[in-house]
Amino acid sequence: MLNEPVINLLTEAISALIEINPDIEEAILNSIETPPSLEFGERSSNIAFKLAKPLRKSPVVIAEDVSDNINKILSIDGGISRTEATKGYINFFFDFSIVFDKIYSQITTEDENYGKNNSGNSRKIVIEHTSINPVKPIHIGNLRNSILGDIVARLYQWNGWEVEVHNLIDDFGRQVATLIWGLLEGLQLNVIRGSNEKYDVWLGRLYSYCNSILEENDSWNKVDKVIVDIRKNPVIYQFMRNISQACVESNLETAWRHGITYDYLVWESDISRSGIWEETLQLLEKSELFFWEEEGSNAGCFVANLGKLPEFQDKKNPFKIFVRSNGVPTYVAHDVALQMWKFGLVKASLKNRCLFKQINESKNTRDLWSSTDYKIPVLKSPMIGNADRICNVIGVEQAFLQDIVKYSLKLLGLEEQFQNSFHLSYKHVSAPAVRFSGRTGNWYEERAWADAVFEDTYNTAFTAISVKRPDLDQNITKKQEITTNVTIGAVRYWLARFSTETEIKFRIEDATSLEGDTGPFLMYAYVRALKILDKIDLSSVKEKFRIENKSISEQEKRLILEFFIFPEVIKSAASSFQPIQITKYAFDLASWFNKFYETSRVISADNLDIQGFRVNVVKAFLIVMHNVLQVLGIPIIDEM
RNA sequence: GGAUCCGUGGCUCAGCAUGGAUAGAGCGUCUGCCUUCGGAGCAGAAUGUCGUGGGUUCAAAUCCCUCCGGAUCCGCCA
Repeated sequence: MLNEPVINLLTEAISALIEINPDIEEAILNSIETPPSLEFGERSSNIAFKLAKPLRKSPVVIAEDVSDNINKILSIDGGISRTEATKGYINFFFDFSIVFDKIYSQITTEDENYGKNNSGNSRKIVIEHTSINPVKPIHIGNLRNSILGDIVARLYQWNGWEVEVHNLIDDFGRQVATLIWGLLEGLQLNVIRGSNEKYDVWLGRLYSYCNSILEENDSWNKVDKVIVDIRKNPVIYQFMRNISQACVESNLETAWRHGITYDYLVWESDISRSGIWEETLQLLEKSELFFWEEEGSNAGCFVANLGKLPEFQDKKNPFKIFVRSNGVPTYVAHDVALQMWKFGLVKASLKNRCLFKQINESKNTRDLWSSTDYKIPVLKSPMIGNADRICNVIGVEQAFLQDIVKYSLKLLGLEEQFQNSFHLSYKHVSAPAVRFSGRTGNWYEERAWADAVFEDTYNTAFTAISVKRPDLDQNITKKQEITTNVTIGAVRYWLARFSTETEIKFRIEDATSLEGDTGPFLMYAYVRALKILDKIDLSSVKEKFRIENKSISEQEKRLILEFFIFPEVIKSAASSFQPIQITKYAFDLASWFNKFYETSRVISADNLDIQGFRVNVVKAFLIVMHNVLQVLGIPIIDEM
C-alpha cells in the first residue's frame, strides 16, 4: 500500500531514461526499502545502482535525473510530498496527514481482520507438532516445538488457509514398550507417586527408572518381547493404551495452560493397523525406484533408490531400507505412509471420537478429536487429512529422515505434494551442562519441564505484580488471573523470539524475564494505550481534525509506518515458517508506541486537532497490537 | 570420511534468502527522567578486527573458497 505510488512514480520516471522491460520492473520492485533513518525519507530505492551499468552513468547522476523527473510529475494525492537524491539513493518523503488518513480508515474498517489475507484461498494445511512419546511430561524443548507449531498454525489461518493441527502419539514405539515392561514387572512399587505429583511427571520418573534397571542388567531384549506383546496380546495392548491415554491427557493439561491446542490426536497404533502402510507399499512397488533387494547386504529388504536424485548422489549409501528382511517396516517407511495419508493419497480406515472441548486463551472452544481403537466410532468426525500442504514441526536432527519422506514423494512422481511438504526444523533447547534428550532420559533436568518453567515464571510475575499493584492484594482472583496471563505471554514470546536455527540456551532468569525484549513488554504497551482512551473524555475529542505533516513527530511517523507493514509481515512469516518475524515486528511496534507515548501527550495535547489525530493513532495501534498478540497467542488483557 | 547448520560488544540474540547509506536490539554497567495520559517505560553514555585468511564486486556481516572452533545427521534404532 505504501509501496505502490513509489513504484508507479519510479517506473514512469525511469521510462524516460531507458525502455521498461519485465526485468527492470522487477528490479524496481525489489529496490524499494525502508531507509535506515527518517532523514532519508520513509521509502527509498537503490535502483540507480542497478541502472549504472546499462546506462553507463554514475548512480549519483542517475538518481538525480530520476528524482528530477519524479518531482515534475508528482501530485500529492498518492501521499508523497517530495523526492530527493542522496548518494545514489532516491528517497521518498510522505505527507503523513494524507497517508495516516488512508491507513486509519483501512485499519478501523477491517478491525480484527486487519493483516489477514486470502492467499491460502481455503486450501488446507495439516500441521503436526508436539508429538512426544506418551511416557513423560513435556519439557522445555518440546514446548519450543509446540509453540512454533502453534504460531505457524495461527499464521496460516491469517493467510486464509484451513488449518488442521495434528499431534502424533507414538504408542507402538520403544519408549512406551519400555515403560510397559516396567509396569508389568511391578517397578512402580519402587517409584512412589507423590500426593500432588502430576501423572506424566510420575510416569517420567518411572520411565527413567526402567531405563536405568535395563541398563544395569543389559536386558534390552526384554523390551523387544513387550513390543511384540503390545501388538499381539489384546489385554496388554489395552493396558498400554490406557496408560498412554492418561499420559496424553496429563500432557494436554500442560499444553492448554500454555495456550496450545490441537485438532486431532493420531495414535500410531491406530495408524499402523489401519492399513495405510500396506496401501502405501503397493503404490511404492509400482515405481521401479523402490524394489525388493535380492542380493548383497540388503538382501530381502524393500529399499528406495535415492541415488536417482541429485540431492542424494553424494551419499555413501544411496539405498534406504523401508522394509527389513524380517518384513517389519522401518520408521521412515511409516513416516512416508503417514505423509501420504495426510495428503489423502492413501485411505486409512480410521475410527475417530471427540475427546475434549478445548478452551484457548481467547475463551474460544475447539473440539479435540482423536483416532480410536473402539469398535464403533462415538461420533461422526469432521474430515481429517486431505491436505494441500503439510508442515511437520520436528527437530533438526531428523532433517535427513524428513528429506527422505519428502523426496520419496518426488520419486513417486508426486511433484505437487513434494513441493508442499515442509519440515519446520529447529534446534534444541540446551542447558550449559546437559542437552535435553527425550531418548536417553537425561531431560530430567530439574526446572526444565514446561510446567516448572511455567511455575517459576508465574512466581516471578507474582512477585512483580505484588510490588506494582498493591491494590490487587484485596482481589486475589484478579491478581492470579493477571499473573497467569503474563506468564503465558512471557514463556510464549521467549520460545518464539529465537531463529529456529539458533540453539536456545536455557537459563531460568532469561525464560522468566519480564522486562525488555519480552512478552510482557508487548502486553504492557497495549495496556498503556487502553488507559489513555479510558481516561480521556472521548465526547470532547475532535473526530474531524486538520493536521499538517510538519506537526507530526518522528516517533509518530515511525509508529504509523509500522502499521503499514503488518500485512506483509503476516505473509512473509508464514511463507518462511519463521515466527521470529512476528516477534520482531511485535517488539518494534510496541517500542515505537512507547516512544510515542513519552513524546506525544494525548490528553494534554497542544490543541484539539493534534489531540484528535493522536487519539486515532492510539486507536489504530490498539487494533494492530491486538492482532499481533492474537497471532502470537499472547493473551490480550486490559490491565496488569 | 561425506553432508548440513552455527561463530556478530561482557552476556543472550537479530540482520544473511534478494550484497547497498553511520552493523541493530535486549540483559548487565554508568548518567538522567517519579509535578507518571500506569516507570513492566523513556532519553543518553561506554563496550564491535561481524571466528581466520583469501576471492568476486563500484559496494561484503550478507555471495564463493581455505582454515579454526562448536552442534547435528549419514542404522535392517525409534
